[in-house]
Amino acid sequence: MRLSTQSRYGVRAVFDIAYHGGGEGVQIKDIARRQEISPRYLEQIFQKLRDAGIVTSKRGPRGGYSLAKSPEEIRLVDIIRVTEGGLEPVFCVHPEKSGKDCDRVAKCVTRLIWKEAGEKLEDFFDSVTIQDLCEKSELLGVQKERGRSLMYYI
Amino acid sequence: MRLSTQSRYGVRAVFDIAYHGGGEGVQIKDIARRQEISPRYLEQIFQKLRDAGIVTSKRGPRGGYSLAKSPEEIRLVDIIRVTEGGLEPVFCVHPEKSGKDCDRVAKCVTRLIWKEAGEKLEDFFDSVTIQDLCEKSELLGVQKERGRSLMYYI
DNA sequence: ACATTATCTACTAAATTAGTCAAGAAAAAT
DNA sequence: ATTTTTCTTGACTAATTTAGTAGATAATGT
Repeated sequence: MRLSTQSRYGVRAVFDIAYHGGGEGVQIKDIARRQEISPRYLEQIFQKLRDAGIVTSKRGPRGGYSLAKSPEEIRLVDIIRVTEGGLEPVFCVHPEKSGKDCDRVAKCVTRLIWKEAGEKLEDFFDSVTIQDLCEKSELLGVQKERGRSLMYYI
Repeated sequence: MRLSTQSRYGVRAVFDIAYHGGGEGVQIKDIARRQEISPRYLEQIFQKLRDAGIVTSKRGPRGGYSLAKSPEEIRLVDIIRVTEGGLEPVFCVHPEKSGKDCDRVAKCVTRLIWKEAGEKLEDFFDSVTIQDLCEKSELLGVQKERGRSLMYYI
């Protein structure tokens, strides 16, 4: 029962923008450096986040990614649903979505259990926002690194 | 975030013994037939279940597997912990267990979230027993197939 | 003795995951 | 206009994990 790196990286990346960005666009290379994630790999993840309307992008010099909504409005479930492709622990929970369905459904007593488990998880990830992470991070004393790229122009 | 087949099969196998066994030992081939699982693969899973003290085994003719405890005492979490090797969604949640630890721990705000998620899941699977599955199955009208192998001796 | 059933160890094929690479297109700065 | 920066797209690959097979062995009941 483990979470893919895309989900873990995705959450951290969105958090990073919220925490270090200060409203400005944040570049992949900076997120990659701070979060210690391969920039090439992050690109792929941001593609999904962008398509899902979680972040917006801007090209060119001083471009980068920004949050499409405020940190209080972004819930972990939104991110994970995209990067993980759903939270249900077994495909048979939603046969209509996965395409294939199991012919044991009628007599399958475990299917409902898996479904419920997925919902518990979903509820939990729905209860946590990016803002919550930012607050926790401040409590941890993680320093904000705002406007780093501006330094060069002073 | 998906459950391995070992966990799904494991739960169904233990349930099968409880539901169709009626106290008697149940053989892998019968479980495999009823649950539509490869018997060879089931062997491996039963190895783990046996080592964990969830089932007991008996070799030779009329041998098979039996529950080590009553169905009310076997919780899904017991089975899944064994077949899945823990319920935490990321290795870094328990660095002491997985061996490797992450050097970002001090400033990692997501780690605690993953930990909590794993606990939610654990709590849920702790609240469901094999007995619960048996009751659900009766409600579904699944026929019990007790003492099938005895038929040949009548 | 013999058939039956679990036990143990090793092996393998397929799928998934995690990540790399290269070429291109848009936008801003100069 | 040109250059630079940065995102965009799609293909590719290596490593790992998963799911399953296979063969030989040990115990047990008849």
